[in-house]
Amino acid sequence: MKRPTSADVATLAGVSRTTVSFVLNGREDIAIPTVTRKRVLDAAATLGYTPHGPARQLAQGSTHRLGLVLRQSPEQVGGDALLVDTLHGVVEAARTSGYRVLVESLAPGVGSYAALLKAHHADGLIVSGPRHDDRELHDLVREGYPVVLQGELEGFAGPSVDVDNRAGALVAVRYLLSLGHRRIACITNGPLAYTAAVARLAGYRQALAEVDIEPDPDLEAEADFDPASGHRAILRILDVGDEPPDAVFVASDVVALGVLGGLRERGLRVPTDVSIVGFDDISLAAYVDPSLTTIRVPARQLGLTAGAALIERIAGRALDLRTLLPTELVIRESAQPRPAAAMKRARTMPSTHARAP
Amino acid sequence: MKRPTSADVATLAGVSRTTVSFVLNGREDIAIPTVTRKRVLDAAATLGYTPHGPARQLAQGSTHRLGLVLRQSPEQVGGDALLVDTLHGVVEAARTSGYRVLVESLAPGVGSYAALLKAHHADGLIVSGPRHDDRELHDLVREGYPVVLQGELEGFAGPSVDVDNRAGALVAVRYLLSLGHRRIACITNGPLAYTAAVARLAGYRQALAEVDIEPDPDLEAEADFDPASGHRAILRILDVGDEPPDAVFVASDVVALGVLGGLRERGLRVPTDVSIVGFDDISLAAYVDPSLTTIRVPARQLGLTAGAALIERIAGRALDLRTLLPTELVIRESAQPRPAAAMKRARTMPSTHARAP
DNA sequence: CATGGTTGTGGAACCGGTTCCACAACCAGC
DNA sequence: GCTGGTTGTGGAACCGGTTCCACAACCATG
Repeated sequence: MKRPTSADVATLAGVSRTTVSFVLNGREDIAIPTVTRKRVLDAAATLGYTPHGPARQLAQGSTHRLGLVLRQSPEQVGGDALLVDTLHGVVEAARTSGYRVLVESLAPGVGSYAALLKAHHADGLIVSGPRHDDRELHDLVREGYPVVLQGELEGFAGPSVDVDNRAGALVAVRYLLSLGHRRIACITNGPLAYTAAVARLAGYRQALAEVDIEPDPDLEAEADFDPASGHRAILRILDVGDEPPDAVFVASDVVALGVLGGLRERGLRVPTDVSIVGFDDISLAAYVDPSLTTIRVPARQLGLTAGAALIERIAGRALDLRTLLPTELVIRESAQPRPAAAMKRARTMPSTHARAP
Repeated sequence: MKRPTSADVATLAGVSRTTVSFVLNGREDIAIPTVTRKRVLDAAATLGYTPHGPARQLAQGSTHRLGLVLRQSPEQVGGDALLVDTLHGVVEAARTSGYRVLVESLAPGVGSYAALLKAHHADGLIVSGPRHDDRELHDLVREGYPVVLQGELEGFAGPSVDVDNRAGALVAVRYLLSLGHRRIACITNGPLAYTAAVARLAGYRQALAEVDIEPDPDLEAEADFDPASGHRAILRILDVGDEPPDAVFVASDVVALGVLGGLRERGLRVPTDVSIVGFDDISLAAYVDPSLTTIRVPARQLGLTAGAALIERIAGRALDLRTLLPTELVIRESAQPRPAAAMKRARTMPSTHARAP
């Protein structure tokens, strides 16, 4: 038994394919008497008819598909605990508008995704996490294809959706300052080739500038998305200075776990000796010891927003070029007020470990 | 300027569309002189021609697309740190065979994915993480659609790919036994409606049975994928018995973090007082304190295997019905030999925190 | 009762590929 | 020089939808 086609439905209902098409697409602009409509719907139901996707896409010239291009490097992606949430956001935004999502994952620099658009595999693209040297992206935008950037890129001329990394970092470091810390180190989430890393570092520096603290290069280090890199980074900072920092702003929770380990090895207690604020609020941040004070990134919302923005662009509507979603400071245990200097090295009672939900 | 079609290429090359099709598809079975072939290729390059996907799919009757259906509940998915790796594995397997991946995420019980196949949106489906009550799946298999199950399901008649959960749990608990532990508790990764949870619990019981230990219901508890549920589960176990267990096998690293927190609150040190073995080897397992001894799950490999299996099935080739990928015990700090009973409550020196890479 | 304006429907073209089949041109063999 | 078998190529049908446009049937109006 072959798949029924619209012709089969037409025959069974005693109408033409044209009418079948009108009825099944529920076209409001065309008057169809209720009885005809019912005949068609009944016939379709009887046959178990489902329209053939590619045929429809060919005829309409649109695929109702969003392409999601993951441009993070494999290591970055492995550690990116939020990617799943963002993906779900995109899928959900797509579904509510009758779209589906095609996922393409390409390490930076390798592979091309322009073909997705040119070959009509997708109507538009969300490009996630590119580095600043992504040519293809600019070309696509210039040619007028619907592309939404998830992340930030200098000189990118199309719409982009991202978390407000700079503001988040600003809030994080201001919080550390408000606790009385002054020697505050910064460990980035990744190499400065990534704009998010640059933005978070900028927020850190701005917060220091606000209280007239000169940035100290010895207190800044680059990590590379994983805990091991955070571990290396904090040891470098500890080895260079003769005194450890009061606090560390680590621009990624995952990296922060490595930092915690490094501090522990050196006998420095968190938060007693050193306070830490992370970034991302990964799901485990509340459950490590000490639980991480961090900046929450609305990952699912990011996907929803990017998906909705792309659908708008596909529909040809104008939209904000740059959307920055707000972050939120989540206060847990890893950052505490700076003890009086005399107290600093003294042993303190272990704090009770009340947990956030 | 419109998109060039195969007709444009044909005109420019001075041949017919038939020839263009033959050349561009590199058909070996048809003899085409080198000069003609070159003319066509040059023309295509000049015009920047890209075949129209939906048109080709319509003509060929196949989409060269794999559908990946994520059937985990949203909470489960958020905590599933391995899903990103699996997704990448699927995408990679697909790409190397000229396929693309369509992602559909549906909470269990809601939404239908049969339409993906019936409407020719994808040539086959990988269904990930369904519970045992998924009807649609059985229907699709019975109708002969190419479907590969990623996970396990009782009575499922099609091919499935999964990690050998039972064997992994067996190894984990045998390891705890080998360290001298006898009162070993088990906290599942999720509700027993999930087959993976059942299999891991079964492995635990089997290991105990091997050394003639009667399973104690008071030492078994169900968690629900997140650390909070692990926290609740361990407190329940501690509250019921008058003596804490020697060791806990926690069938999920994420849940294990909650368990660590719960033990800490009750003043029990890990691994000094209680040993723990987790499951999954999430990327952070090596970086928490204490670092987690756990069972590594080859997540990327899982995706690769499932993708390759589905492509085989689409090609109509027979394949193993049930593929179980091996796991691996990763020894870190959280499980240590059982101290002599007299020593058990004595204070011990903090161990140095050497880390796995 | 002719007229003009709806209203509902169908025929046929079209989207852009692939593929069946026919056929012309060429070659070797007798 | 005719036959028969390649070899290379093109015309046309086909995949399964959507949509333009024409038209018949019906209605109300003058």
